[in-house]
Amino acid sequence: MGLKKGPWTPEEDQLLISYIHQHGHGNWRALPKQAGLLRCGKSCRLRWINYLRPDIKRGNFTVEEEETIYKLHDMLGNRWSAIAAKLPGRTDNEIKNVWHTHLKKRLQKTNQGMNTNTKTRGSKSRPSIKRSDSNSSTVTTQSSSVSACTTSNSSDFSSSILTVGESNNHMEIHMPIKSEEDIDSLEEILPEIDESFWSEAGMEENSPSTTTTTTTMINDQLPVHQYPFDSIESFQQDYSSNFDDGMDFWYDIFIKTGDSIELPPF
DNA sequence: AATAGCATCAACCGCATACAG
DNA sequence: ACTGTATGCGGTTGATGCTAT
Repeated sequence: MGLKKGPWTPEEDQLLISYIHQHGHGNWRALPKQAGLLRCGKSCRLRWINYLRPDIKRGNFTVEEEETIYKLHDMLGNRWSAIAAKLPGRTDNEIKNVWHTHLKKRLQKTNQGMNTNTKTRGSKSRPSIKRSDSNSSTVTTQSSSVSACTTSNSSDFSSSILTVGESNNHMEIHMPIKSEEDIDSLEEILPEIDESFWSEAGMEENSPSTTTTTTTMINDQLPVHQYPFDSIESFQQDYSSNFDDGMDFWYDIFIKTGDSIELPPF
């Protein structure tokens, strides 16, 4: 096609910058031709997003940024764009490179050290779900800091897919369950909880004095999960538009609590 | 000084998804 | 419902620089 590949020259950069400043980048495919560049639109887009954008932050990652990447990667896996969205000025490509060149290796070293010293953090346990009767199920955890659960048999949430509510400083999560298999998969969805769960990442100040996690199965249809969560209002404001995306939803819960979990989308 | 091996990072590639017609 | 196009994403590559020998 006669299109150029490989590293960009300063002249090409300048052409792209001045064109976008004048016309924006509505159509990447048409852009190179109009800007006088012998590049494909894809290449132009990548160059702009990863390098030429004015709000790009260059230079080494701070300790705080690296910590954020560790946490987010623990939760989200290799969803680089989702991680980048939480680090202003950083690109998915940059984060991906940093992960593979620095952070992953550092993490492996740390894990090796932990394996030889057993676990330094409190051991974690997934909550287990038990059916107590035909109309309700209860989630319990093995964590000493989490108390027993309650059950309830009434709700009018039967049509909701995913809703969030607030009750006595607890966050409620409602989602439908239709079968025994769903209960098994729910175990995978529920967070791992340990003693440090509610005290990390600046949650100390807001943590309630007693922690209770509750999952109630209503008419075998709809479990309601309750977690202590004091800032539910800001949570709702910030993320009400993302309720369709279960991963974002959970991610934001756990970034606030400082815990980590890998979850399938709802 | 030469060079082999490793590390880094910009850029590419293929696939998935969204959207318009 | 189907098809084509544009865009975004994550994995991979390759050029370059650095370090050890």
